[in-house]
Amino acid sequence: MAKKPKPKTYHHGDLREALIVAGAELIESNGLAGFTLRACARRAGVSHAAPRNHFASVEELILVIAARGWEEFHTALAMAANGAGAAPEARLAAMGQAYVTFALQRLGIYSLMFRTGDFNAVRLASAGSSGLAALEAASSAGWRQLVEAVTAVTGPSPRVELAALHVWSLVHGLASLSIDRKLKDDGVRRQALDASLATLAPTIRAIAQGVATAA
Amino acid sequence: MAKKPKPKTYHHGDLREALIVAGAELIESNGLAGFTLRACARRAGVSHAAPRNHFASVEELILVIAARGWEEFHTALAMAANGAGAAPEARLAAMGQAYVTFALQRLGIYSLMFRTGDFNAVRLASAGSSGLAALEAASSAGWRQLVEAVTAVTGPSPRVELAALHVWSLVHGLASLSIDRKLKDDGVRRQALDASLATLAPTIRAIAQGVATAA
DNA sequence: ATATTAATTTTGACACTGTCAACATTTCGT
DNA sequence: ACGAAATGTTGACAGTGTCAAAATTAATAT
Repeated sequence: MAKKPKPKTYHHGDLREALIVAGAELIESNGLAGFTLRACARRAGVSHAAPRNHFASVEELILVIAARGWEEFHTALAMAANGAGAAPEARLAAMGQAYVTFALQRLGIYSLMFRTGDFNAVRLASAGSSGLAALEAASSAGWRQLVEAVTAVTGPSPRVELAALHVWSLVHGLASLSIDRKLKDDGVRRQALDASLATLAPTIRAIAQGVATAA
Repeated sequence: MAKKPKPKTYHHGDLREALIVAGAELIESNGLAGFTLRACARRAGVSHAAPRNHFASVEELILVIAARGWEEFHTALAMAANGAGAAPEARLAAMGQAYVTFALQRLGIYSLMFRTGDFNAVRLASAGSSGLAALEAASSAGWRQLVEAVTAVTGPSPRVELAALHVWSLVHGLASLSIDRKLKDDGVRRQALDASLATLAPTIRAIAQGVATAA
């Protein structure tokens, strides 16, 4: 009577995974405000203190969910790049589009991925947790992915990370402004993203070469 | 024995203002995680249900604090621009620097200013509130300020708002990444900001003119 | 000046949260 | 088969936002 194809031979079932899924669903449908440890337990059909055997605190669970989000994010960007052919500039632009698309479609999890610092609503006092390390690893994979795509455009340079940060700031800023309702108009957002991405290649080349673009 | 120069002839004192100040201080010192309606009441030396007479809910109080943050932000940017002389490009760059500086120095309030959407940790279910309108007004003043500064660089154009969005995305993205610990190194952040701001003028002119910069 | 009304604050309660200790149950190793 | 380890439940605690009722103070009207 194994419930799932992956019965980890546990007590009642694979509760750890169920809690992660339940938490992700809660965040997806109601945002971080709708996320609650007890709600996760309820959704998994288990008592309110059961999660404690799998996660030392609610923050640990949140960190795991955020790490999962980073993995999905990573593959979404990779797929977009691969679907854009071989031209480095086209690949980078496609990643930029996919970036904002993911952020807006997966509002809750995207926000979570970036709001795990200790100055956020979710306090991560237990900084030495293993979940935090996993999150760092997952997000740094995304960073390497971006640096690689930028390098393909600019060519190798010791300043390529500055160029990558430029790109990341741009798309993350636009996505954040959209999510936080400072930029409400979808059409404007699309135009702004297209315009910014169109100017991207020369700009990051200039940054990588350490000189400002001539007017 | 009037406590303050502005005794609004209330029951015990000017509690509304005291709550706003207390809340801002709490956020400043401990972040959003340290903010609590009851903690505000304690800090103001009043019982836990007293705030209810001045704010319909905790969200209303948060909205007012966020609006105050926007006002401070607005003046900080204006001061930076005025201190940078008359050259439009220098003024815009100074605003960009001041932007990130404010965000990092006033972590809690800056985060709050951008995390008032309904998909955030602070749920604003009562969307029709007057506090929300005040917040929108305060933040839109900042937006007009930015559009003005960008227009001074690009000249008038129907696409100037796209250029302004580019600038906003850039600095907001960099600030957000720093706050959320995705960008930890101060030196790198400074370099990245300088590099991005150095390339800004030609880029926004290109956006305003509707053509990509030639490589 | 006094009585009436309105504004403000307190008290106590409710449901909810995360966390913990004690207990109960199931699974696993030997 | 049996003891030990893992897992789940129950009940409690302090904390939160919100509300209703009572208490206190300020403003107003007469």
